[in-house]
Amino acid sequence: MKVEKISELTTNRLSIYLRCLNELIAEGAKTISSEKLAKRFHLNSAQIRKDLAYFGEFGVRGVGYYVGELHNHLTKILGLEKEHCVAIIGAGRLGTALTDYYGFSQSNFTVAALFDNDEEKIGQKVGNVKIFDIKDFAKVAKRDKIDVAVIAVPAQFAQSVLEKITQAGIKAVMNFAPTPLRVECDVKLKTVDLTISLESLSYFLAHSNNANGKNLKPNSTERRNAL
Amino acid sequence: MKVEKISELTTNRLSIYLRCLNELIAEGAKTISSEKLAKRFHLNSAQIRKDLAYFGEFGVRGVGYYVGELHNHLTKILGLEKEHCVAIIGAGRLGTALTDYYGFSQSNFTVAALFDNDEEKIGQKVGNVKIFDIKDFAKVAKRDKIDVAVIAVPAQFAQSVLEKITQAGIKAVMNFAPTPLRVECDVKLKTVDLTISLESLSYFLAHSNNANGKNLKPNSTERRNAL
DNA sequence: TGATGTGAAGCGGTTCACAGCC
DNA sequence: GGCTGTGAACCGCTTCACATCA
Repeated sequence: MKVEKISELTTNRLSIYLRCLNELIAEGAKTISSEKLAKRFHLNSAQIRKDLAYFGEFGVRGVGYYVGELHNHLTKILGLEKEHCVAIIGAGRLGTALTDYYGFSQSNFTVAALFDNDEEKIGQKVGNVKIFDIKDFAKVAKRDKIDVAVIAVPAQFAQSVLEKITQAGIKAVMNFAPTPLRVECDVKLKTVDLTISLESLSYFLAHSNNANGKNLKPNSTERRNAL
Repeated sequence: MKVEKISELTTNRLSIYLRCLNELIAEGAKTISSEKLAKRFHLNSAQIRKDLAYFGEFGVRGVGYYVGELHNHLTKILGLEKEHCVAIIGAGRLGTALTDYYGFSQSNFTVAALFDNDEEKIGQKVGNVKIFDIKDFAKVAKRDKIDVAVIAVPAQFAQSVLEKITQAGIKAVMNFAPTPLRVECDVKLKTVDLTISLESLSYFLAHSNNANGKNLKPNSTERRNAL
């Protein structure tokens, strides 16, 4: 086990490995080799071993990895053993859709509060989740122990919302506004930019007509995107 | 101008440049140098020049790039000058939220149809967009000239939905189900995996406690994520 | 002079291949 | 024998630095 900087590409793959293990556990598998794991889920065995080796020697030579044990390790490494409390800013279509997104609860995230600046919405509820005035963000965030914020407001408001969030001491933010945001470097910002993804599809469509059927091996970045 | 394979990282940045140009146009700027563009939007000037040079010699030495002209070039390159018709499969919270996502229309995408397998929903409308039976996908897709599909169904149905989509001849698919999908290589699949993004935030939170304030230069992958 | 376009260097991540251990 | 953990080779993307041209 090394104490080097772990690439985000590695941690992203840990999430994927965790999913694979869930499937294997459901089937009752006890051990799995990196080779078998790779074959089955279309991954690379050397990469699996290398990714895991950053965090410890979880495998047993000649045997492979113990499925349940490895699952526990990954859960721990990803910090998924303790609950995270999420605030969603923007109670529009997207914000409310995210509020009962199943994936949150699956990863031990709980949506604790919604925020908006629209008088009409404030005080309403989406499922069990109340909509608060964005002005009260810091107060509510502290009270409800929010540690993750999701920005689901129009692009032009995103930067100021982000500043409010960071001033309240939140260190992890997911942004859905299609605009680049600036943060201090002790805050983790993940931007999910649907516009870029869409335009990437558009580019593909505009340039694939000529390449009829003929196709190349996807490069590593493309594999990353396809997951 | 070269005829090599263009990396998706490059085309993603073209989307970003296009946004920057929109802002500059709104301000009435006529020309911009790669250096100024980079400074202002926190990009790298050499990279801008290299990205653009893949597609032509758009710049003028000693001057820079003509803003309006470059905007037109990028729009053309990204295939955004012609409308794309989108079908969204899954008329749940996410699917309906996406249906009137502003970003679609901004990039010249029009949501033409929703699909579901729930009898209750079929025949209903979300805004102007009708919900069809997924069984009729091929027929409706052909009639409405759908060229992009969005998968917004639970993970366990995603693969079979994808197959239905590709059998109907759709070549560009955006997937929101948190599961890796397999496609033939002439189909472009972009997966937006919120679970991975969330768990990446969780990892950061679990490992940042010790790194109090102390921080490192983000690497290129992280910059990519932050956009 | 000033800014582009581009070969070359640098850097990070992936894959190979094998020594080491069960 | 089988599989892990890992140094080394490889590959692709980014950044530098400068020849080139308006």
